[in-house]
Amino acid sequence: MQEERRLAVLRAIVEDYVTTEEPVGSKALVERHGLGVSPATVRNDMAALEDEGYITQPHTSAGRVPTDKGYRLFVDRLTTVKPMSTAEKRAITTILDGAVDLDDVVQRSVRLLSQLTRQVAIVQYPTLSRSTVRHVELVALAPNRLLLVLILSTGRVEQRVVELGMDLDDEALSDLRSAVNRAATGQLIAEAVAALAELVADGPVSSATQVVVETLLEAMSDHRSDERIAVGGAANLARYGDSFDSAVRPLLEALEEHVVLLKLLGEASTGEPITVRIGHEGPYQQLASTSVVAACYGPGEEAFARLGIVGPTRMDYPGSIAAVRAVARYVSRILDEA
Amino acid sequence: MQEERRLAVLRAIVEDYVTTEEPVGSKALVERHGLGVSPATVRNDMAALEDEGYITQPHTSAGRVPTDKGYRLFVDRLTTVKPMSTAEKRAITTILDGAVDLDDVVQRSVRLLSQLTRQVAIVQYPTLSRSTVRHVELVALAPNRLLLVLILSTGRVEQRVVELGMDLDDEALSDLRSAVNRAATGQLIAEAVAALAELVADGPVSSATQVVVETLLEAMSDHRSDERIAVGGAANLARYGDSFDSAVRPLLEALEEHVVLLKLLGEASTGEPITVRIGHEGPYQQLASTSVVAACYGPGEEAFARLGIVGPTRMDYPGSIAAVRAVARYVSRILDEA
DNA sequence: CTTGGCACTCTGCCGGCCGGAGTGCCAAGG
DNA sequence: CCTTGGCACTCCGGCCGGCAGAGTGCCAAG
Repeated sequence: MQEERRLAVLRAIVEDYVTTEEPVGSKALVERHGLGVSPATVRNDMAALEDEGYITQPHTSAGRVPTDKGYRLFVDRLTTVKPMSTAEKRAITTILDGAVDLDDVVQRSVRLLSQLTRQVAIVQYPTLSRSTVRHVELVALAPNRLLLVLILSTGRVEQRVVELGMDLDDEALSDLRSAVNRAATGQLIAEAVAALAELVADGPVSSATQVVVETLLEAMSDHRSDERIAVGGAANLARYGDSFDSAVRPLLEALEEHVVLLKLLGEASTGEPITVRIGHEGPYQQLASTSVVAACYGPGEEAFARLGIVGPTRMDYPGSIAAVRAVARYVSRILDEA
Repeated sequence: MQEERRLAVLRAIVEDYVTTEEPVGSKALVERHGLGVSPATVRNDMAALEDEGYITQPHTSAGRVPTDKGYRLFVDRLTTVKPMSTAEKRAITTILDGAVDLDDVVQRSVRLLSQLTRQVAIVQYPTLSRSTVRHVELVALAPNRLLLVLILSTGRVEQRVVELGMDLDDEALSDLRSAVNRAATGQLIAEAVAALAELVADGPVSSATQVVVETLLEAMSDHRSDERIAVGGAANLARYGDSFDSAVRPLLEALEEHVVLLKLLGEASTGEPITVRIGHEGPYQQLASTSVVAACYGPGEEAFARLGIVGPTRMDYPGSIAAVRAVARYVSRILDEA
């Protein structure tokens, strides 16, 4: 079947281009891969592939380079799962098992991902919205000042200092503490917000209760932590010094814009375990020559948040996909246990 | 005085080179700066400055470029304090006043510094060692599982989940909680460590107490947070696309190595309010063409931690110094209030 | 000590040339 | 109908020489 061979040619082009970083010609192709045909035949196939838009040539009579459409076909139909090496698996378990808290898990994941893929890694902190309230603690710093600590099931801790505008004795404090915990503990954030709002709406309450509940509500609906992400591995961009203007500069600029990164990660959250966005498929003109490989993670079947890597379209997709998936799975398992 | 004029020439060279990024010649110099002498005179001065090692020429008969020694003289003797514009002052106050907790302060500072200086900014998290224990909270997740929350005066919160290996009823839990707090609250970390150690050494204690105290000790002596830093503004490196290999690549690589960054910040912590390291003055060969401007910050007179910026030797020193100092002061004031 | 003049040097740029790599097409063969 | 060898063609990248411009160093005069 010539159709089959064409796909083989496309795959060979992608693989070669990814490693050599140079347009690949028909002769080099038949030499490096054992396709048992002549360069001329490959040229015909290449012409066909070019007509269909899968590859292109930078200049007349240079080698061919995959287009975004070509990469897309490659990842959709030509990618065989590349299992992680045992060394890589060991790296994942040893690095992640050492984590002491949520922050640590996230930070280690970023480092791990960027090392495994040699690309820029992004890990989103678990969102508040799906987590439940584990505990609310009130600590008296002074008679009229409290430290509020809000502990969530995902391991996030939010803290606020509040001025009460009145003094509170120990008994009142402990009453307030248990009232608040009765309303909030064990509930989803949204439920806790409702219950706390009810608490102050129900009847006349002290100004202390008032301000404490208000601050809690604000801390809960504060979506800052929804938007929090960790980024790492920017040093890997140094490898792409050649295509500085086309690939490195825009990506470097995007890395500062956490909102943009979140959108990149979040896009196409169709139930797929792994999503791959290639080049111009995204909304950002600037990032037309970068790709994103992302996955959801979270305890159990829940998808709390996302993690992934960003790199030039010319990247090792099978390797990146395998690494992202493996890390996402392992992080999920860790969160499961906690 | 010809000596005075020579310094003026050096200053002019530095200023011009920083803005134009190109070697500066004698003619352009007298035109742009109002030194009332002829190019020939300036050439003589330049020859002298070159003999003394303050400037150099990239090629015979190109303009002159400052050496590290030249920059050093510039910052030590020729820099007049450049006051912040009111817009900049306002930016500092509005951005930093919005911070809700310590993490937020640090992150906002990084963003602010990198925006003000258009360089890469680094902020070290306050160290544990000088802070005191504000409160220890124990939350029962299950009869045999506790969540430990360690709250420090700097606003840091450390949390750990512990398996007790036995069940604990409410009363025992509250006893344990008050015992631990009696020992630790209000103490410096080092003192708290000693007091807690004594607590278990003093007599036979339950396995629950044992494991809780051990975990607390570990969390306190865990110097992970000593080494924590926040980095931002890497996008500013994009401006230096030309000198990619000499300046951007090594810096990009160093940014991942937080240990290296810490050392850069920490170096030369001689009581000076602001330290400036220029080019090869540091221990890292790779970073021979980058400079660091750093300052200490912390509540009151205490220097808890450091913050600063990193950039190419060819940077705007007066501006950077002013920005770093202003941010350090304001952050200190905020920590003072908290 | 300063200044104008002058010869010198080096870089950066432009245009032309050439070799190499790779293609597209064609005609022959299975 | 597909494959293959041959061949002419195109285009990039590197190399060379010449040229203008910028800047210097030196010298002699003020």
